[in-house]
Amino acid sequence: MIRVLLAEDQAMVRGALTALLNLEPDIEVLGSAADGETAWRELQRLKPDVLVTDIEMPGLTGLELAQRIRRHELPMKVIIVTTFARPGFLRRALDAGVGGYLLKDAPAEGLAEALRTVHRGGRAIDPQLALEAWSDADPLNDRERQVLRLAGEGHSASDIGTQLNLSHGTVRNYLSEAIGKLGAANRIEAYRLARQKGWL
Amino acid sequence: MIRVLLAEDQAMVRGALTALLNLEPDIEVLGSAADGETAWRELQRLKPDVLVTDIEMPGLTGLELAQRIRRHELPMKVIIVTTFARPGFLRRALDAGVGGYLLKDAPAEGLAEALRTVHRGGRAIDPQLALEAWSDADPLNDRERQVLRLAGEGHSASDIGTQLNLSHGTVRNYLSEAIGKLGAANRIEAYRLARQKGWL
DNA sequence: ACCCCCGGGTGACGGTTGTCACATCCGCAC
DNA sequence: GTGCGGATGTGACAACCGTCACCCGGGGGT
Repeated sequence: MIRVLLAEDQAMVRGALTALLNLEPDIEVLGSAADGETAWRELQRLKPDVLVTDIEMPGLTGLELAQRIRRHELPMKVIIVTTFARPGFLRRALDAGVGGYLLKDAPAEGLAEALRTVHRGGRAIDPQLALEAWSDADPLNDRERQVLRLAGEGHSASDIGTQLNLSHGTVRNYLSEAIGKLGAANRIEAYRLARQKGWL
Repeated sequence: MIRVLLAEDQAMVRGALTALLNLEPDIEVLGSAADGETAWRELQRLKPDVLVTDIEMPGLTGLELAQRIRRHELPMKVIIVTTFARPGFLRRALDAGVGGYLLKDAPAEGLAEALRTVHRGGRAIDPQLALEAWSDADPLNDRERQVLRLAGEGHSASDIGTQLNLSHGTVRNYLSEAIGKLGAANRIEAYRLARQKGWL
């Protein structure tokens, strides 16, 4: 019997996944949590074999949860189930030692199978995503990332300069760099590109 | 027996919701679709009592689907189930005559109940959202919406002009209007504001 | 016929953005 | 100390953006 804890912030999806997994004779859903902190507490209380978690949750993200489990050397496996096909996310997840990384776009039948694989000590990584993850690395440095993030929120160059204690000229240089590296036509496009790669 | 068709683009969520609903003795999931066009075809083929649909789907959105059902005077009810607590979306949904509007944040148990209510001819609208919906109206007209959407994707004024057969000056006029109406400082902020209200 | 509103366009203004070449400062290797 | 590289700044230029006042043509009222 595989004992599972579920962490997912959308209540309806949480309930539906519970129903789905409970259909499997060899899987038991011990409980579920709506945010990272709750998941962390339940984890220690229930000691499940596997944690199935979303990434985007209030408080503590699924990635941070995975890192924390590794740091404390807890014995359970982790499977990430998320909407976001961002190479950067998968990369961070693998660094945190997760056993599985599935997309919500993947067929539901695969989830139970992935659970069994990971429980046996195997890995279940979405295949096409696995390719991309190691193909192109984040070309942005810290300054470029900061500046681009603020620009994407609608701030002007002088605005950003004030916030980061830089001159507006320097901000524009960083933006120009970032736009160039990403092959974008302007800051808006650059922001979108970086975001969808999980680099922001 | 309530006969249901499910439209939802994320396969895993689709499968999980199917499992959830099939647990109910008085509900039968006839089938499901991953995008709006498929849903529209399945709708005519299967003639379900109720359509349960997401909003954000490739091709045809759930809102457009609801409008089309109303226009063709098909006899089925519609329930929207979405992540987005945007007043503008609920508004458009109600205008399209939907029977229910639930958030994925709401508890899963409520879905079956909402289905029964709507099937009986009642309405199931998320309560706190219902309040906000009538508070502030969308100030944008069609042109402003189109132009703002494209601008938010990183296109320049001349770019947008070409796509919409407008002069670049006119595009800038519309953008200026939209920025003013939304109280934003530039197109980027305007885009973000409109988006989070569900007006885009 | 008249007027007025509406969608669209024009032209001009000052500010912002994207690009580039070059300057400055600091730390670190040798 | 010399030299190099990274981080930050400057100044200039062309293009683009945001704003405004105004123009044009075609419906609809009346």
